[in-house]
Amino acid sequence: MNKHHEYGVLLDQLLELAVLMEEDMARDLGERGLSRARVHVLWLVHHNGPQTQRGLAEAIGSSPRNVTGLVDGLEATGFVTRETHPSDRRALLVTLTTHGTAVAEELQRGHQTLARKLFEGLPARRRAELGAGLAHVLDALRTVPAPADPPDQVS
Amino acid sequence: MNKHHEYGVLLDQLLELAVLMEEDMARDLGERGLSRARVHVLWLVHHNGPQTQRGLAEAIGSSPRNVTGLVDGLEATGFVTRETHPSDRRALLVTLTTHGTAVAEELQRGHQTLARKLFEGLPARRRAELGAGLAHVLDALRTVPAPADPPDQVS
DNA sequence: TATTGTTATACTCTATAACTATA
DNA sequence: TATAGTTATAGAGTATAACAATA
Repeated sequence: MNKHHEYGVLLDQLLELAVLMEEDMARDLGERGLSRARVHVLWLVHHNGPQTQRGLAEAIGSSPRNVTGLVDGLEATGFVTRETHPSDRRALLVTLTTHGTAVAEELQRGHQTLARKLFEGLPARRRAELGAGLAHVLDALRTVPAPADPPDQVS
Repeated sequence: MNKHHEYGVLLDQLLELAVLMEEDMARDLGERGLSRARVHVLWLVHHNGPQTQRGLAEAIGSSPRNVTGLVDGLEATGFVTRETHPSDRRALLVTLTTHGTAVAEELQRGHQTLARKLFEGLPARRRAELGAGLAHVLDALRTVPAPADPPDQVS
C-alpha cells in the first residue's frame, strides 16, 4: 500500500462525489423543467439582477448565440422575460418572472437542505478537517489548468 | 457564524471541486479527440473487455440508440471496431483498436498524475482526514437519491 | 415471441458565420 | 466602425418509436 495507491483511492472518491452530485442536481432540476445550462442563466439573473444577453454570454463563457437559445427556452417555459433596456435599444434585459424567482429560491433552499444532509452527521472537528483538505485540493486543481491553449485568462 | 453557514461553505467547496474536475477532464479529453460520453464507452471496454452494445447501453444507463451513435463516433475516429459475436449473429462486440487501448492507458496514467498533483503536498494524516470526510459525504449522498420516480433500482 | 442493433425523428446544448438594428 | 442580438447552419448527445435480422 504505497502512496500512489492512497492517492488513487482519494481521487476515486472525488470522482464519485462529482458524479453523484451531478446526478443529484440533474434529477432535481429535471423535476422542475430545467436543465443545467438553463439554471445557470436563472442563477445568474437571480443573483445579479436583470442582465443583457451579452453579459450572460460572458458570464457563462459561451457565445451570444447560445444564450439566445437558452433564454428562448426559459422564456417559453415561463422563467424569464426579455425586457427593453432603458438606454440601449439594441439590448434586452433578461428578467425573472414571479415563477422564475420562486423556483430560484426553491433551488437555493434545496441547496441548503442538501448541505445539511451531507454534513450534519459530521462533528465540527471533522468538518474543519474536511474543509482544510478540500481547500488544499482546490488550490492544487486551480493551478493544473492552462495546458496548451489558454483561451482567455482575463479578470 | 452558525452551522448552516459552515455547511454552505463546505458545499460550495464540493461544487467548485466538481466543476473544476469536470473542466480538467473535458480539456484533457478534448485534446485527444474524445468526449465525456465516448470516453465512458472506451473506459468500459478497456476495463471489461469486448462487449455488446446492449451491455454498454445498460452499463451507462442509456438507450441502445445512443450507444449506436457513440460507437459510430469512436469507430470513425479509430478507437474501436465492431466485431462479430461468436455465438449470436445479431450482436456485435465493441472492441478496442491498438490506438484505443493506447489512449485508454494514457488516460489512466493521466489519472495517476492528477492524483499525485492534488494530494502529494498533503501530509499523510491530512490525507486520512480528507478520506474520512469524503467517505462520510459519499455515504450521505448515496442515500439522498430516489426522490419520486425511481427508474431502475436493480442490482 | 423476444432480443440486437439499426433507421427515423426530435429536442437540447454548443459553435461559427453572416446579418439587422442600433450605438 | 463597433456592439447586441438574431437567423442560418452544423455537430454531438440523448430520447422514443418503428423496423430488420436473428434467437
